[in-house]
Amino acid sequence: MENNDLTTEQVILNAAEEEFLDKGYGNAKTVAIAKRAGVSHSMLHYYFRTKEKLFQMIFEKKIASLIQSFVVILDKDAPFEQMIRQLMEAQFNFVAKQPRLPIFVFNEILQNKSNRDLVIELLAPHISVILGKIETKLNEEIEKGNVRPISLINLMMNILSLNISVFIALPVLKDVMNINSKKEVEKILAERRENNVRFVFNALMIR
Amino acid sequence: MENNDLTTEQVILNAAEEEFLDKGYGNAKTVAIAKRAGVSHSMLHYYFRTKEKLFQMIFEKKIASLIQSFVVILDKDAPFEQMIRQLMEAQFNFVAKQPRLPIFVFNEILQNKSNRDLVIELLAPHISVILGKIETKLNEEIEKGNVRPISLINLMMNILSLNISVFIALPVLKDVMNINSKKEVEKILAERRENNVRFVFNALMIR
DNA sequence: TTGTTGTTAAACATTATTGTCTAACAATTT
DNA sequence: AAATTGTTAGACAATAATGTTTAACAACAA
Repeated sequence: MENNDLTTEQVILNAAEEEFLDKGYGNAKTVAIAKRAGVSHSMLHYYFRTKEKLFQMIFEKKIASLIQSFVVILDKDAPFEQMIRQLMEAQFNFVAKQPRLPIFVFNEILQNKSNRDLVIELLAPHISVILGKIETKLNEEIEKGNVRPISLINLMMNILSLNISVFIALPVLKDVMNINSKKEVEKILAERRENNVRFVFNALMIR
Repeated sequence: MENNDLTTEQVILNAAEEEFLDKGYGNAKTVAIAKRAGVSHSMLHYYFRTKEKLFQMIFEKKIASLIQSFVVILDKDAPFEQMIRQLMEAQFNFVAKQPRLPIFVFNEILQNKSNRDLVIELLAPHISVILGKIETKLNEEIEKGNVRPISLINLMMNILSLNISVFIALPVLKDVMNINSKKEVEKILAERRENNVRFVFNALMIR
């Protein structure tokens, strides 16, 4: 069906990813995953034993990629304003590539403590590295009087929430405004990305 | 069980609300709802026929209350800055009372087109009323040069997303920072609410 | 009191969903 | 070529979840 040299295992993983991201753990059905993958549903059990184990693989992979998207920014050593812009745009673009990821992750995290624990466990080794460098620069700029006082946590949450919101609103916007072409969507997203960056700069910068 | 003069129907509705908000449509199980309500599970079918119908009632009620929380603000006729502050604080407080509502609504909206249609249908008669007054004032202030140019849509999305984000992050924060007392949570929320208002004002106001 | 209506629980039926087992057979090794 | 290992589909089993029917009985009306 969608078999292009991929192993059956990989085909199932891909199908499962789609299904879980679309529907969430509880609403996703293993038969639907198998059908989507174009294999008999026993294959799913053969390779992954249980729905639970299959889910864990997908979830872990997604969380890892989410974390990675933050780490990448760190490699650069730009001035504060550029750093924030890069951070914001990279994060926005990352979510744009996986628009269903935020709701999926929120959901599974809120519903299931062990998922929460997994996220915390995976995040722990990176969190101080990710935040450390930004924090230093932020506090420098605040001391210099260039930036209004704000805690790192609040700033990051502001950025993250601004960046995610369009992707939650988009399906509704599409329905309401009768949007179907990819061009129109891209235009909306580009506008929103720029709005976010400007909004954050205006809020942060003293001048 | 939790029967305090409430009718069985109401008891079931309350239990269903809890269950659906906790788990979402697919993960919520009718037997769990019945158990939570302290009634036999056939009662659920007696009063509501199907899980689907029961869900629709809850969902409709929640959407209605969500819409109402926006409408209320409109009654007041304050100057722009006050209006925005009132809008933001009222909205934040509303979500604080129902912290699971945003994710629940997003989820069901994204997953199910007919839920999306219902929201649009319920929202339609109010949307122009809600936005109209704010838009007038916003554009006035922009023309006067008090406020940086921004579209109403973007402003509303910014406010909404900032206000909602803590409630998504809270369960994780609780786990990470070992927060259990209500006092601590309230402190975090109050700080966040103030951060949001200040952040928006800083971004908006020219001075 | 008798009948009518509304409420309830329990047993049952149906369907959906997950998970297991077997047999076929292809690929690889000996 | 025989044996071993890995892959697959299909039938089947077990369980979970939803939905239906029946019978009991309480409240109320005739």
